[in-house]
Amino acid sequence: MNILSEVLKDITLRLGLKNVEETKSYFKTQTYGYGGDFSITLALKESKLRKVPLQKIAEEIKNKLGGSNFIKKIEVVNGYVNCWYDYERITHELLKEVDNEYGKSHFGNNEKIMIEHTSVNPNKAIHIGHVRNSSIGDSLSRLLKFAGYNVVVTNYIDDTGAQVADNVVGVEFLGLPRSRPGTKIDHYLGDEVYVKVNKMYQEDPALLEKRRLVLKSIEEGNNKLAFLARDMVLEVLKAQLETLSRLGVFYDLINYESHILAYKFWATAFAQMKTIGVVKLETEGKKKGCWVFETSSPDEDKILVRSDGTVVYAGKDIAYAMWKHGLLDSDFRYKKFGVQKNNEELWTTTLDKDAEIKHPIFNHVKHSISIIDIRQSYEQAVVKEAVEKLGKGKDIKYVHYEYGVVALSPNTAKKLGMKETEEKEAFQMSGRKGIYINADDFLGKLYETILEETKSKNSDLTEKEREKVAESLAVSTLRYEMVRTDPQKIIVFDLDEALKLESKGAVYIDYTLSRMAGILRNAKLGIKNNISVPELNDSEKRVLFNILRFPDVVESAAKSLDLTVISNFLSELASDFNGFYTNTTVLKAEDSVRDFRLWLVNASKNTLINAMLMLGLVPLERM
RNA sequence: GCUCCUGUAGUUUAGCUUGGACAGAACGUCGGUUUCCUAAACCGAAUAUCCCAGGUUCAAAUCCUGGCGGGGGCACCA
Repeated sequence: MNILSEVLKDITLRLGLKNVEETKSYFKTQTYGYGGDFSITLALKESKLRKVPLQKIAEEIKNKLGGSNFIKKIEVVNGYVNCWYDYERITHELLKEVDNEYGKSHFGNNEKIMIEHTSVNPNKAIHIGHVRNSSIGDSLSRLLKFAGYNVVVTNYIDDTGAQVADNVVGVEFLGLPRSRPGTKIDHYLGDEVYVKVNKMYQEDPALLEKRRLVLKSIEEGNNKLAFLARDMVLEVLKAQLETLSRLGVFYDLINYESHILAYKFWATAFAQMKTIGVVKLETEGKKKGCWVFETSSPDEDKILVRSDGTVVYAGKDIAYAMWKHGLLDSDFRYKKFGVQKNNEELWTTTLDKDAEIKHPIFNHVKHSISIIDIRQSYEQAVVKEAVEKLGKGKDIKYVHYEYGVVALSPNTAKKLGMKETEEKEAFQMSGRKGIYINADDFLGKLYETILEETKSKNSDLTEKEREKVAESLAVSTLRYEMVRTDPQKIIVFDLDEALKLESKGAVYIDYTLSRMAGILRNAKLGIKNNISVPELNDSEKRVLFNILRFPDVVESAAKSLDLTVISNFLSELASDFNGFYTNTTVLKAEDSVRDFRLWLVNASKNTLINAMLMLGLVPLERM
């Protein structure tokens, strides 16, 4: 039973409101110093509508709510109807509810939903901007799984682009070494080859001819340059996945852009678009000879096929989106890529003949979410419009989940060798220019900082345990910072600030968990089934309040795809638990009270861990 | 030029969807708490023209209009 939703249903009924949604709009939990666990603001609206004095309506509402199941006390102040929960009664219910599955719901009805995230060019190492993408995507997929969806996660690899070609140019035509022993391949190729080649293009534009040659060879396939490109892509991809795995980010399927072409998905998609007439061939003007997609605003028609007959990026993206939603007649072939650290199989599309006959059905979803940064909004709007038109009548929803980039503070940009750092407030990272913060490097720095800190905390951990703590906290800190703020806002990253380890971040949350675990460890007693509920103090009530609302928090986060709902919840639960911890003794309380408090600690722990896992934070029971 | 996003304490921010009670935190600053389950914690103090101006409303950080500041997008690039 979801107690909060029972309370809402009851109030809806008693006040004669349309539905729970309406009730929620009058339901405020911010009560400042006026007391109460929540208040109902209905009287403020009604008073105006019915032209009846505020106080009178509020009293009426108070009377209607009298005797509600989980409500103990009601007071009217300034037209607000403030309610106090009957925590003793609620606790009796929660005793049955809270186990280590607490908060999981069937909200998603097991509906299949596809999330695409990461999708980094396979020619360089992951930087912190990419980490924002992967953290959002992975957390979202964890959240939706927890909320009862059947989630398929894909990572789309652009293996036919200029960036990959640049590395091939460097190795094949400029004599740069293919790798450097002791350096991770994605770091080497991204930091050195890619940057160097782009510098050389500027000095000698004739070199760009080589890139065109490589791109053409890759597209034709089955030749030396194409094989070299394919091998380098795979090596870099594996190196990137190592970083992501360290961050606790996993996938179900790797898709290659080249396969969209090889399987002629683009040709099929193009034919279908011609049939329903959403593309037309321009016969005059600037776009003469191009096939354009007619968007809802006429002057913004988007070129999909160039006058030389080649397809632009958006075209391939539309074909990919059609595959996702099952709008193409054919499918890829698949093979296993390997088992990931979470013990789940990762699959990949393949051109090989040795593809697996039996494989999961990845696509045919009604609902897909693509995590792609805000700079591609226009492109994505075209893809969305196209795929939803093509799937007309099939209830298809294509969501572009956009987020702001991670930019560098002037200070950090300067450190990385960027000139002219005076004028702007934030600087976009540039892989091409070599101005960015590598995820591996930054995690390493975080790790060192935290390890140092761990030593000074005179805990009785062994060296090995300390290293595990530092690693877990480094990962948790980075991931938490990436999802705790409004995704629309850019993150201005300052290296020095980031290493200062703000309190109330992931470290604070893990520390709180360690305190919970510590109590339970020291108790050496199991959690009893038969617990009598004593009179509760305020800090116990506050902790209960958080536990009580957790299922609703999960549901509203899932409904609005809003991860900050979870991060705010984590921070509040942790803070309230620390309040409880400092002013309420558990182990030294008298027996019956102790049993109840042990249950409360355990319930808090289950709730905290489940919320942490949704955001990919690593739970630590000792630190 | 057209267009999208954004603007809340010194700093990072919650609240804006659905207008309502003194705008909620955290960092930093200052002061306090350790014979007691981990002080990576807790408690207290100071700190906010909610970018500006108009409008709607009994009521605006929240909705509308206009400005200003910041960021992005507007390719036969990916």
